[in-house]
Amino acid sequence: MPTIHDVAKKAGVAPITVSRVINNSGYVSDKLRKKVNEAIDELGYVPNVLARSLKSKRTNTLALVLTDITNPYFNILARGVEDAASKDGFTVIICNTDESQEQEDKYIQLLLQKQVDGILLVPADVESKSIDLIHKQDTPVVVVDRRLDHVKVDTVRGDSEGGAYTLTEYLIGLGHRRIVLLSGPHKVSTSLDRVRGYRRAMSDHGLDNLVDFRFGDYTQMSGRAITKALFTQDEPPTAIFGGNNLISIGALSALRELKIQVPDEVAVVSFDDIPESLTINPFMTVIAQPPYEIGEKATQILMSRIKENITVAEQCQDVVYPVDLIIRESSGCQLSPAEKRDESQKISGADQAPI
Amino acid sequence: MPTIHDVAKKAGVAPITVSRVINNSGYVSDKLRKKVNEAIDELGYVPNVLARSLKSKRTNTLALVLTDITNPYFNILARGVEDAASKDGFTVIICNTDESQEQEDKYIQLLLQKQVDGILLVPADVESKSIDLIHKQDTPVVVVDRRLDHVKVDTVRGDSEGGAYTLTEYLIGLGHRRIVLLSGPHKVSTSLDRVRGYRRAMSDHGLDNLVDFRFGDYTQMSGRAITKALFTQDEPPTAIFGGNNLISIGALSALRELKIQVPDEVAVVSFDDIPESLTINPFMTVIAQPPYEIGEKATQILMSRIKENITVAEQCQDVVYPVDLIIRESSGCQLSPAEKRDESQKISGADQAPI
DNA sequence: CGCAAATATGTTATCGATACCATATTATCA
DNA sequence: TGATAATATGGTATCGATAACATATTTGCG
Repeated sequence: MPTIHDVAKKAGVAPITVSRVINNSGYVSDKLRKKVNEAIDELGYVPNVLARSLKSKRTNTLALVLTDITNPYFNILARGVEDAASKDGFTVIICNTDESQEQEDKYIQLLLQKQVDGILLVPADVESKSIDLIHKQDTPVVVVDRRLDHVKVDTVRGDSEGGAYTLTEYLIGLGHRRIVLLSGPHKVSTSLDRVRGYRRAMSDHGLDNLVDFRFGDYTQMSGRAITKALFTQDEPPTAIFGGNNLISIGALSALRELKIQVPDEVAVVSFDDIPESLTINPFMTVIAQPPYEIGEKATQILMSRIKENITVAEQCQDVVYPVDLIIRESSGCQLSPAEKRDESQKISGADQAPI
Repeated sequence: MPTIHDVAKKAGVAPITVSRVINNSGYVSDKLRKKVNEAIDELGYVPNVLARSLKSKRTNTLALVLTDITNPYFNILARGVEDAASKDGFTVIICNTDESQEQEDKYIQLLLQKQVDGILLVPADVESKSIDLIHKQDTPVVVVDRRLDHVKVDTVRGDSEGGAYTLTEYLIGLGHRRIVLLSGPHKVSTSLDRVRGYRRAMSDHGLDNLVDFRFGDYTQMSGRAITKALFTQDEPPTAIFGGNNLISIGALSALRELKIQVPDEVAVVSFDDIPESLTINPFMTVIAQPPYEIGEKATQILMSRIKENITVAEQCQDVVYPVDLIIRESSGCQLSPAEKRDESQKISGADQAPI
């Protein structure tokens, strides 16, 4: 592989002159510029950015550490990140942690060694401590999709609690009372926040005694397993609230196997939509977050931190994107409008702190 | 950010001694080793792999250049790559070209500058010339999922032609005659090979005059648009063959809108399955490729080329994975068994070269 | 015309880690 | 016991690109 010296020799100039031609910096006469460019073409010279980065202390590389790019939600988020990053000349390294704190730590370590300019982190745990490592290296970081407890850090996410509240209240409005939330992992902020929103909605409508949520994984298998278990018990729910898209898909496929009709026998609603490009029949009532925009925004914040050279921000932002309730068939229609009116009147004013 | 010199100073040793401790190379006494480790912990020292790579000429980084990671097929392929790579300590950079040759060239250029140890390429064009660039830099490369014309290069892919033949023949066997193939881009090998397989099957069954394929994109929008167009024409097909999963999803959603029953009014079959984790109701009859295994295998070949230091292989492999026909509801059942027997007898022996 | 500014090119040192060579000390065995 | 090997540590040069400084040459303008 030819280096800048080889080009320089071939063109009969000093290496720095080649550097000037490549970077369009300093002064180079047209005669030498031409010679150099010819040498570059002839040798097929490609500059070595390792050497360049070593000197400049900038790699123009960001890292996106997420749990599983196989999930369409993160997938689209990743596209948002990539598009925003490449617009500013940054490359993105994506790492999958599979919700493992250990994996997360390992990747963070590796990425810091690689001298990435900044890190976008979807933490596997609200108490994640890999942030400390990152801060110690003075590397800018933005937390994406989830919150962290006890840490000062820029964060971009969707409104999990609000969305869960809306969705739960919508079900209650339809007349449902036995509403079970199939939640994600108990150590993940989105899980916890969605439980919180759900509890608050139930509570606000006087349904404290019917609160029922099950922690699991953000996977189809988890939704499937819990749903099957639910329908072997005495009083199965009239509505299922899937904690994310994959859980809901699992729930639906379990119900299909059990030959339980949706929405006639059970209503199913979900946090997170499934992208249109993967859907034959948009069927589920969902709370839709904007993953592309979340990824994009987080990347923009990160890049501006990098430019301003701010590593541990004094004033950090917590950007919470509003979410949309999209009503489709899986939640059916109102069970009993009259009763609904009744109930909701009963509990107005109760706005107690949840969890 | 502390360097090896800072650690050395703090521990009262030479930098090289620190290097020996980090890499467990050479001789270091327990006393100094302990001192060095303490200094490392205290300073939160993280080695700079840029410097290391500059010296060693190895970055332990692979690049995966694909068209769109949003497609579940490539998504899973990418997981296969990542898992195989990280098992051997390699990191993966993923780049989306969106089927643009120009984007592809740009990324290849960038990746070579970054001194990646090897490249996995899903070329946007059978005539792709970015391979020349890669070869010029003596960087090992494996072509994934698709073929290249006129180039000596290791390739790992699914059997597009065979799969298309099987799927088409299956439809013919069910009694279908007006079978339309909604193909992908005309410059992509999988597209071309699937058309070839389809044509050969049609021809082998004496249906040359009914051959009908439409080039488009590997997207849901494309499948949707072409399907809508098809059903405004005089004699619509009795079967649709989607060139990939997204095209088929588009076709199905178009048919849904047109209120055309599948499989009662049209059969729909597809190349590429949709992963179970995203499917509520596995409905489509498909040719399933093993994307995870394809990604894994390609990565293993690439890594072995890197180890052997073989850049342009004299004897390159063309690994073609067999594909599976998975019969589900979307293709319906046989239209007319008797007639089918008749037809297939008629054309036996014809094995002419297609396209 | 003369001198400062602009243009043009090169030399040296540096980024951080490590290969290679040099040196010093301790262990081992004939 | 002396020589050789094994252990232990450090100095210097190097990977490839470039910033900072140095030095020519040309241009522009009073």
